[in-house]
Amino acid sequence: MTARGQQTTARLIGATRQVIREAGYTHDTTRRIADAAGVTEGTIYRHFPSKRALLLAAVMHDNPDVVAEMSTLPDRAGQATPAENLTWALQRLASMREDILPLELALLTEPELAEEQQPPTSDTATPEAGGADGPPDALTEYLAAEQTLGRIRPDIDPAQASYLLLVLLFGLTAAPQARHHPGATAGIDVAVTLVIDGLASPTSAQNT
Amino acid sequence: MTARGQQTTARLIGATRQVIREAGYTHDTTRRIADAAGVTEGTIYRHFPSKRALLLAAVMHDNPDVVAEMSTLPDRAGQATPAENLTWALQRLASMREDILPLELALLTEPELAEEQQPPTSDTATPEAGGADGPPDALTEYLAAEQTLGRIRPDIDPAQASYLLLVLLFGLTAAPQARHHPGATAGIDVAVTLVIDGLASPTSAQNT
Amino acid sequence: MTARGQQTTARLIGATRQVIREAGYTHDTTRRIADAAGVTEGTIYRHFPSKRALLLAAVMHDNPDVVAEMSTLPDRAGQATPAENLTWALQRLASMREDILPLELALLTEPELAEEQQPPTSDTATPEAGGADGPPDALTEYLAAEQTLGRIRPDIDPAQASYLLLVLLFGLTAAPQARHHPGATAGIDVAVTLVIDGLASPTSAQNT
Amino acid sequence: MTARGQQTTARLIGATRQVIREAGYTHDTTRRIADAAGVTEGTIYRHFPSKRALLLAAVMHDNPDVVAEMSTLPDRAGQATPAENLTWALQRLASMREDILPLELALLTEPELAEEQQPPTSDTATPEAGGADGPPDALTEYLAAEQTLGRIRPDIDPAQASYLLLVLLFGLTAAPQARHHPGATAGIDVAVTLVIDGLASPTSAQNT
DNA sequence: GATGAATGAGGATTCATTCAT
DNA sequence: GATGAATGAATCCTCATTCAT
Repeated sequence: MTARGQQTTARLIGATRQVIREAGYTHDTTRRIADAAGVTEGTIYRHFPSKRALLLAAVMHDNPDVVAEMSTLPDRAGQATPAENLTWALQRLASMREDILPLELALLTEPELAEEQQPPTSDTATPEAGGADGPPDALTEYLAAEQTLGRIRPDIDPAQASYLLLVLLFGLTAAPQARHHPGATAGIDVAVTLVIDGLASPTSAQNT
Repeated sequence: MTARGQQTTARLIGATRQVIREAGYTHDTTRRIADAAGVTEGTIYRHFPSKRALLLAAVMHDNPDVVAEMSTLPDRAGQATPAENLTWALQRLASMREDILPLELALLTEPELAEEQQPPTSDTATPEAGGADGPPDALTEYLAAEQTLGRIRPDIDPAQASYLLLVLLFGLTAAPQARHHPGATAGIDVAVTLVIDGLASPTSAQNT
Repeated sequence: MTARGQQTTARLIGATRQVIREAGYTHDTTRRIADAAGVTEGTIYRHFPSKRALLLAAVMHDNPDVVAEMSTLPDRAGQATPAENLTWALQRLASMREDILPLELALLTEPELAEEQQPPTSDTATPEAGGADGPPDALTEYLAAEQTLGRIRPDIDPAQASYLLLVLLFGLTAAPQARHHPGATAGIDVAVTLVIDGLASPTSAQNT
Repeated sequence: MTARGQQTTARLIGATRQVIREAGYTHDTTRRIADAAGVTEGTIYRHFPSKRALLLAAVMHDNPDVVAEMSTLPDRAGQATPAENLTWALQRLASMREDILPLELALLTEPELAEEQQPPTSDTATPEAGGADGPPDALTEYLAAEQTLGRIRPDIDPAQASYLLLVLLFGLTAAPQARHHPGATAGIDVAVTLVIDGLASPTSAQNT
């Protein structure tokens, strides 16, 4: 593919994310995407076999910077406080999610989307090099490291805790309640504090 | 409205939920809804001014049983353990969410839906009598009660904690990760335990 | 279906035949059909599940008059001459073919068309009552009857001969040569005469 | 035109025939033709002014071997039997038709195709050298020769008979009935026999 | 001579909505 | 109160064709 072609492919992916972000998945039509990318509809199909494939490419193509940054999280174990570290990590991830969220929702709304295979026409294989599954694993590793240092309870499963935090993040960014409930704006730092310290009164032992 | 008319209205709402549950929001067409309700498409517009209004009526129309049940939560304060009570509450709510989730996602995907006002043609206004905002408030009240009893930390905001738990529940039921991650099936009880006890090592004081 | 609906179905079938006849199969678009029928494109899909189904319905819906008339052919055995009878039959069939020919060609050009099943939305089952396979069988029966009467060679297979005549008819109406070749306009009667008498010189015995 | 250019022209014609043969006229797109020819779509328009012109060039470009062979037919007059000779000729032609048939059907389906004039960009005019109109004339000449020898009825017009046979051949290879009717597989030899001997009982004189 | 990118007109099909009956 | 027919705008996608490189 020539340079011009690659540029168009990239522009199409960018346009897709933009349209979905601004107009929502239901209003994300090929015409709008083409308009936003400054090309005609036909051009889409020179670069992607179908709209689904384009959508998928747009989802897959997340923010590589954040992913890279996140891989440094385990190294922070022992520095600052777990609360600070986790708040930082979740905030970084949240900034990325803001971008992908509508696409994730699209996947949820139309599950058969995920059954697609190859994204663009040619190879855009962008395997999450290194950290295997990316952020989730970085989080798990960080928690395990803190556990070794004695700053995180020894009796929890780092993987489960990591999953809990990510699911919480998803809820915080996506939940419909987020708009009407008091405390919603409090956001990530409050949530992290609560999860770190737990709800149970420290004096009572029979809680769990 | 005659009895027959009300019955049809109810059948349309039920059909809408059923279709969305079975086929997903994107495949939820007026034709399918009408078929499922055993009427013709035209009939929909005798009961609702638009498809959007029907959708909204379907979202609003929660499961009254669960809502009622949930209002008894505050009375459980002091009985069993907070972990058991919260697990019970969240599991009840989860069973309800399974029903509404796709509709909530629809709202997320097509935000302008939420801007709709008048539900059906006539009054189907089913205001959340009594408990104001329903489950969220019940949860907040319960946590406050436990706080009074000293079984929940005194330094947390019950409303924020309630919000945290609901958002967590949303994530657990909706998050895409929920399908591929280890511990996903562990589910609500594990999450509640982690949140109750907190991640921080109880011996270390400098956590937060 | 109401009377209005049936009328529209019929008009759609008629419009399809007209468009194909006038513009050819390749130019036979849903828009043109809809225009010719005086409806909008969407209406087509209220009456037929797909364009293919409409095409097929149009093919199947041949001229019932001719089919009926043809069934009287066997009764003519012994009257007039075989040449006259066959010329009459083939001419009647040709008038019908003029109508169906473009549709038959469409089937030839796009063979997968024939794989369709149910024509319209509801029952338009127009089983070729009586004569089983219609004209072909009538022709075969006629030839067999004439054979019994000794006016047709005893050593030929009536079914094969019937097939030969129909295939010849198809060629006469469809063959590209038909437009540029001398004698093309001579048409059916000449062809029938030739086939009746055979090409071989009656005096020579070693022909076959 | 360079040697490379001529080769590409030839490959494009070959690719067109191949695609139409394998996929049918309706699925014969410039993309497919280009792929089959091992070039890009743009290249087509360096060799032909339009797709129609390419199609036409492909139709015109008959199988020269068969055409040449066919020109020897008149020389066979008097040898073997007329039935054998005609069967041989029609079978040879049938093998050629298998190739051109889909293209002929394309011409029938899209009549304006035939109105095209200039074949390729440069001269690819391959006029049927010698035998005027090719096979049809060879057949006519043969029949006339046999007539002179007394092996074919003196009272028939060789041109009409030749036309009859070719039209019959077209029907045999193209007719839709050819797939469902008994005797269809019998094919050319049976048809030739029937036409040679005629359907009429030789004893009855009042047939025609 | 050939490529690969882009075009734009059009194709079949879907669907929320309206309206005569 | 409900039906069934019809609408028309919009959707994804295809394809012959053009053009800069």
